[in-house]
Amino acid sequence: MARDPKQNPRGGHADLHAHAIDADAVQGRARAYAASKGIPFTQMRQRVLALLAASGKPMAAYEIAEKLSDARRVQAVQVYRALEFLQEAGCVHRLASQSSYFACDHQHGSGETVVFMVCSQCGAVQEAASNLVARGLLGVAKTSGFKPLHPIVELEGECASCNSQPAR
Amino acid sequence: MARDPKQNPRGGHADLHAHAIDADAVQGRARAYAASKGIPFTQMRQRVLALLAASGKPMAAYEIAEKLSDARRVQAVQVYRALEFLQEAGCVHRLASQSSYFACDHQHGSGETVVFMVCSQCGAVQEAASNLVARGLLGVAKTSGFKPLHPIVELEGECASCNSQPAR
DNA sequence: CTCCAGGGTGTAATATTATAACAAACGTCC
DNA sequence: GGACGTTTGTTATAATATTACACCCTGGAG
Ligand SMILES: [Zn+2]
Ligand SMILES: [Zn+2]
Ligand SMILES: [Zn+2]
Ligand SMILES: [Zn+2]
Repeated sequence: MARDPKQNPRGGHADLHAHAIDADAVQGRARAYAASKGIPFTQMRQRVLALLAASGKPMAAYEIAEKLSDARRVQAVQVYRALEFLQEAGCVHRLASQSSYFACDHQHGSGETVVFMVCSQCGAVQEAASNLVARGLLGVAKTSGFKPLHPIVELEGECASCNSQPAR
Repeated sequence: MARDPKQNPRGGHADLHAHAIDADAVQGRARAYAASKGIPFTQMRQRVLALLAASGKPMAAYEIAEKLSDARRVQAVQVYRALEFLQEAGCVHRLASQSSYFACDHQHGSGETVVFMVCSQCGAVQEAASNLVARGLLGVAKTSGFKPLHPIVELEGECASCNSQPAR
């Protein structure tokens, strides 16, 4: 389960730079989405979101299941169901490059193109919207006669903290 | 194994628009890379590349293994090994959004930022380099103090053919 | 109130994607 | 030919994700 840090950066030097995000705010967004859809913001959904918000870093679904397991074991399928809701609600994103999930700090506009910057050293993710990237994508799509629907933009690299503290 | 087209576009309406790529050219690139590294361009590597080039669409590793199996069964691990080589050689890319692999038509420059346009209908992938996207990524990275190393840019949408022939 | 319908939950099973480990075969250099 | 490093074939296992189904909860119709 727990990955070997030498193999995979996630969990490398623990939660340096891991900035937990505002749990109340993101929970508010989830609750609002649920209300707007007339579906419940159930306890499992709350627990998964709270864990991701507190962690401040991407987590694998099975890792979430394990952390949420206490007396009663939480199965991965339950986590996947909660993640599905949370992604629809825009409160959680999936990192395609790592098949992991993280809580989102932002209230994204509908047409926004967001870049996920993933640190290879510490595993932290920062998000930033970019109009230039959005225009670039529209450009290549137009040139190719392609109708763009959903962009996935991930940037692997080194975050500011890791870059300044090389070996830590 | 074979996915349900209603669930997953890959394999939807077969190989409409699937433009097989120039097998000789891409094989030449692989051979050149192998020579430059002093490692062999073995038969398994050739077979995997030939299949991907002929298919012209992304394939899952296990799908490749199955198609390459004749008298002797080809195991997935053998395919993964070949894919590793082919990706290093720049002849094959991995689609992170689908965990599938496809042969590359282009000779990419070293710093190039390439966009993979994936059609949700027919599964075909087109590639295009974009300076604008590259600049956008550099921009958000700089703003965030992030050192970019490897970008992943995938655009899901509808290709020109599918867009003009909606229900086919 | 009772019944019903739609979701959500808990649980088991299974599918899909990817890697680890190791002995045998191969190729190249000496 | 022999040593050495790589590739292969094979088995096993890890990691990620979905399907199936019985049960439960809740809210509205009658
Ligand atoms: Zn976000
Ligand atoms: Zn970092
Ligand atoms: Zn390419
Ligand atoms: Zn198409």
